Amino acid sequence: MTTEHKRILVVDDEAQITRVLRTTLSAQGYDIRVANDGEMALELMKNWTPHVVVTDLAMPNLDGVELCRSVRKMSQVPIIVLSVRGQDRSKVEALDAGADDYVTKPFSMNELLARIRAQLRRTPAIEEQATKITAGDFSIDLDARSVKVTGHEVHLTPKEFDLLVYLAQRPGKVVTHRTLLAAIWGPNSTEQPEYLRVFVGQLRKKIETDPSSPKYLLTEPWVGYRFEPGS
Amino acid sequence: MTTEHKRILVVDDEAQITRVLRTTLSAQGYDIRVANDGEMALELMKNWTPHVVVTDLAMPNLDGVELCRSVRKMSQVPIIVLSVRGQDRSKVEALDAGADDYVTKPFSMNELLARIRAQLRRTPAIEEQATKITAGDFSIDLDARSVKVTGHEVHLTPKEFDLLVYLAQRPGKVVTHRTLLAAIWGPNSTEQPEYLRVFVGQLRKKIETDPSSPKYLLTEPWVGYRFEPGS
DNA sequence: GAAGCCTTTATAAACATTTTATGAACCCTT
DNA sequence: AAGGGTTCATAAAATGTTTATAAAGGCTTC
Repeated sequence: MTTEHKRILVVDDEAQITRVLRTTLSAQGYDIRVANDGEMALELMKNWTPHVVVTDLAMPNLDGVELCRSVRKMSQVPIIVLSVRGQDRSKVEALDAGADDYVTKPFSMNELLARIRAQLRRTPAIEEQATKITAGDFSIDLDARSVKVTGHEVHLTPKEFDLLVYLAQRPGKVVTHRTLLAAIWGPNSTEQPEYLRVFVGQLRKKIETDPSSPKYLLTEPWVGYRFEPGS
Repeated sequence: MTTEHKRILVVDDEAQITRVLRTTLSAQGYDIRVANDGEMALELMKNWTPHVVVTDLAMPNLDGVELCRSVRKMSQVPIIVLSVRGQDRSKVEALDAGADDYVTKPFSMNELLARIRAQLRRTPAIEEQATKITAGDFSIDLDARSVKVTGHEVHLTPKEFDLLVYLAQRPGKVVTHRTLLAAIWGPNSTEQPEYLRVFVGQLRKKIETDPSSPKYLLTEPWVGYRFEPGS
């Protein structure tokens, strides 16, 4: 295997920033190219495919959000956006448009380097397809689509099953309504939290000993739900 | 490991002050450079990156507030401003512009030394994984939205959680009311300090051992709040 | 066309936030 | 050192939002 350097595309219109980034990232052994706006970045990417893109949000011609959208049409390359404090809205827009991570300006170079390493690390992260989940009182067979709670088999409808699996794959973590809706009902249903409530209720009736005081499928008010597999 | 001295940049136009600071700080083993105004300070920082900046507010050419703003465009270095009693307005402006702490003139050298040590202590708080914050008695998981204080889990509502996270990401730093309000309630709520008081009170009830004499979430009268993660 | 599943609607209860009010603490003047 | 004015902490009421749940209607599948 050749020890080829990882390629990073830096997109920013402020010379002050690009200069610092070019110097520091080159010193770290990365192969750097700089574009001064989104259009230039897209042009560059036709002949040179970077491993990571680091882009500012506010730019002439084609801003960071639009750049994310355009890049996503042709590539899965990780994108890290640089956002100014208070620019929360475009930050979220950029993430929705396909960005993978963000760093708030002013940022320490160490932080940016850490984020870049993190993105490079996860690139070859091809998900192991686990066919069985066993956690606490739960035993879920993704192939057979069967669920056992404390050894007892329960029958779930397709959406109920998907919901439980999604949560069970992230035990202890709060999953927001939007995320759950996008994952189970698709990205066009993120504004229908009622679906979620109905199905959480039905799931509880099937998996909880006492559905009125759940111990597995917990509500995180105003935020989402959390799955605790039990002892 | 080399026992390199920590570098401190002192910015003040009064020779009387800079002389004292240079002498005392050098005697403490710090590496000192002095600039007589903001422009000189910025020039110096191009080739010499200090670990802490100590700056006066009133200065010719480029005053302390502007200096904070300029420094923040390129660096996260902790800034301590020296403010004269009664100069409250510029003090708060400086904090909003990116300063981390302030000392009121006339000040005791011991106090300044303590503040400098505090800022140096918190510098290496750069999070590799932005998903977890561990500091002192606190352990915050941004993904799971869970908070533990001295190993004890506490439940926080969304605004309480956001508030704590914002402060915990800037331990030891004075955050002004306006900044906090803009960050948690949005830029249209910067004139409602009541929100802040109510939620700070609720947070204290949940995280402090003795909410009436807080040790983590400290009031900085007339200015804002400061979070100290504890031992 | 019957059964099962999903979507939609409606409503009461739970919950979080905002607003208001009050006394205490604090800073700055005189 | 005292008083006026401001800010802080706190409780409690008012407001607004979200949640749980039942139930009805529509769709798909066999």
